[in-house]
Amino acid sequence: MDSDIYQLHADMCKVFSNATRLKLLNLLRDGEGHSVSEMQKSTGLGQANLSQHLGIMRQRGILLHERKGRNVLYRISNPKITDAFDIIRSVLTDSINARERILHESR
Amino acid sequence: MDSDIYQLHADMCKVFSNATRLKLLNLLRDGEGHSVSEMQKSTGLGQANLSQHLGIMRQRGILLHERKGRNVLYRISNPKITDAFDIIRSVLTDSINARERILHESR
DNA sequence: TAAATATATTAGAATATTCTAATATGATGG
DNA sequence: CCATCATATTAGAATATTCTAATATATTTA
Repeated sequence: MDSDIYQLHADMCKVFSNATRLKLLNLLRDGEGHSVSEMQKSTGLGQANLSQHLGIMRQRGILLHERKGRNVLYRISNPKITDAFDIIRSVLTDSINARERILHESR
Repeated sequence: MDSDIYQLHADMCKVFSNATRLKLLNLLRDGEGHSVSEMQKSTGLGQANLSQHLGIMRQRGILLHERKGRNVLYRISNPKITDAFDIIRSVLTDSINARERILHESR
């Protein structure tokens, strides 16, 4: 019943566990609305694939969308998402640096 | 060559995208070393399955391990991992609360 | 050194994810 | 109101993940 929170948490992390979606989040990190066609141009992704990734993030509540004329604009729903992105990225660079240090430790 | 930073980032998030691993991280969040058998008792996981999950997190540099007598102790490698855990959890509660608010907004 | 204990590895079936191609829906300008 | 542009959905093959059962390895105690 209540242990489901871990499954929800895992489901949210699943959204972040794909390189294409992370690139999209990075594109959207300014918090502004960006149209699908704009993102298609700047990423070079196939139209269907892009739309699927956006749909996944929308379903999970990571992105909000709003129709504006003939376009649909997407934006990040909560700035904490960008915070999480940055912390995980910094864990990654920490661990890359630690590995570097160990490699060069053969003095 | 330089394996895309976004792919590495995604691979790290993949570790967090499983409810069992998140429960284990929560167990380990005190930063202390915990033995496999202790975790097995407190989680009720099968031995092989637990060992596999620990192995995945160790390989990705999320956990460190150290043999201590007949046991192997695991601990979280970087406190930022716990920070990321907490931020994502709080995005989740934000979004649950937002949903609640919308449901009760029928005035 | 043999037996017991603690942890790791392997194999494989069940399930889930990702991408592409084809098609559908929905809005707008002419 | 129809032709076009923007986005969404579907189907399905290729690939990846997860769990269980069986087995292997490593450490300690008797």
